[in-house]
Amino acid sequence: MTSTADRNRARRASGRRARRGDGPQLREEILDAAERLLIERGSMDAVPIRAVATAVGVTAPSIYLHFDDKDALFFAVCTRRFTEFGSALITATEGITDTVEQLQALGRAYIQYGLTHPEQYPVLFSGHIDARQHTDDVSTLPGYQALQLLIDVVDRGMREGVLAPGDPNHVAVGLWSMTHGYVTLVLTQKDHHPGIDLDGAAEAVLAQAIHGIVARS
Amino acid sequence: MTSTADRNRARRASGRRARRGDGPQLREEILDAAERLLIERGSMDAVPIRAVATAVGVTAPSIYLHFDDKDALFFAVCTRRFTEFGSALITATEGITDTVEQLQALGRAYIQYGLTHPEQYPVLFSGHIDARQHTDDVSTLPGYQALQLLIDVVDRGMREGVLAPGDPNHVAVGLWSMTHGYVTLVLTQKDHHPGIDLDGAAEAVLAQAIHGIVARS
DNA sequence: TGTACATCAGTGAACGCGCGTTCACTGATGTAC
DNA sequence: TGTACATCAGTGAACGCGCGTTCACTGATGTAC
Repeated sequence: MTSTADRNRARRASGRRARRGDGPQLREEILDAAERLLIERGSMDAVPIRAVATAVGVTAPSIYLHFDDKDALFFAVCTRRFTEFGSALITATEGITDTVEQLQALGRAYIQYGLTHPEQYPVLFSGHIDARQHTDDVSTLPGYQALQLLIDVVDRGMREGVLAPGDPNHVAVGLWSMTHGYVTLVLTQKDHHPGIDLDGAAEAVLAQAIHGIVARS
Repeated sequence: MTSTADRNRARRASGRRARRGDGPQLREEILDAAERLLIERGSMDAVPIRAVATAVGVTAPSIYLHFDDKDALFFAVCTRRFTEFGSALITATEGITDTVEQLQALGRAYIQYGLTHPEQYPVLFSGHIDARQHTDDVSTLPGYQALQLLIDVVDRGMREGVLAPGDPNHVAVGLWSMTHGYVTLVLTQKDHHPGIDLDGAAEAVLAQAIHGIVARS
C-alpha cells in the first residue's frame, strides 16, 4: 500500500537521489496521499502538509516544489476528482436514448458518486476552497460542467415535449438542488434521525424530482 | 454597537468588578459576539476564542467560566439560532389551512431563512460540529424538528388526498433535500455560474418540488 | 453592628503544541567543451 | 575521453505565529455569627 513511500524513504536513507524527470511522478504520489489523508481525516484543515509529506516518504518542503501552497495542493486534489466525477455523469447517460431516462440515470449517478465519495464530495461542493483564486476559467470549476450537462438534457427534453415547458435553467437548478441536497443530507444528517431511513430514500427522491418536471398527458 | 463591550472594558479599567448574578448576562454577550464574528469570518475555525473575548471586552479565560470549550460555545450559538429557525418555520404555517399551501410556505420560509443567514446556515447543517457530543436528546439537534414538522404536514396531505400516496418519510426527505440543496448551492456556487440566475430560481424550484408530489386529478 | 470568611467573576501570564512556510545547503545527475 | 560546470530534486533546521487551554492569583461582593 505504502510501497512508493517506502521506496522514497529507502532511496532517501541510502543517500540516493531521485532521477531527473521523476518530478511528475512524485506530484501524482503527493496528490494520492493528500486525497487518502483527506478521506481519513474528513477535512483539509485536519491534514497538515507534513502528514502528506510523511505519507509520501519525503520531507515537507519538497511539497512546495510541486505546489505553490496548501490551498493549491488540495485544489489540485479536487480538480482531479472532479474530472472523474464529470466522467461518471457523462458515462451514465451513454447508451440511453430516452431523455427522461437519461435524467434519471444522471441523478442516480450523481447521488451514487456523492455517497461513495463522502469526504471528497464536501470538498468539491462546500466552497471551503475558493476555487476562483486558482483558475480564471470558470468552466473547470466543480459543478460547472455538471450543471451545463444537466441543462442540455433538460433543454432537449423540453423541445421533445417529454418535459413540461419552462425555463431549462431553473429546472436544472431544481434537479441539481435535489440531488445535491440529498447527498449532503445523507452525509451530514444520517445519524441524527433514528426513525428515518435517509439512505433508503434515494430512489423515491429521484422519482419525485422527475415526477415534478415531466409533461402531463 | 459595542457599548456593552466598552462598558465591560471600562469596568475592568476602573478596577471595578462585575456583580454577582451578572454571569448569565455575560454569557449572552459572549454568544452574541461569537455569532457576530462567525458571520463576519465565515467559519468557526476562523474565530479564535480570544477574538470573542476581545469583542465582549473581557479576557479569554473568562469564556471558560461560561462554556466548557470552544466547541461548546459554538454549539450554543447554533442551538440558539436553530430555535429561531424552528420558530420561523412554524410561524410560516400559521393561519394557512390548505396543506399544499402550507408546504409551499414552509419551503419558502426555509429557503428565505437559509439565504438571509448565510453564515449560520452552514454551521447548522454542515456537520462541522459533532452535535451528538453535546446532547443526548436527538430532538434538540438541528434538522430534527424541521423534518418532523415536514413529515407531519406531508402525512396530513396524503390522508386528505391532496398529495399523491406514498411514504411520507421519503417525500419529506425529498422536499428537505430540495430546499436544503437549493440553499447550499446558492450560498456556495453563486459566483461560479455567470450565465445562470441561481438566486432567482427559488420560486421555480419550489413549484417544481410541489409539482412532484401533488395528487393528479 | 462589626468582623471573619467564603465565593463569585473574573485577570494576567504562560504553556505547549502544531502548523505553513522559508532558507541555506547538498549531492547525484546530466551537459558543454 | 576527461573534466568543469549547471541543474534538478530534494534535505534539515528553523522561524514565527496563532491558538486552545490552564494556573495561580485577586479583589469586590455577599454571608454567618
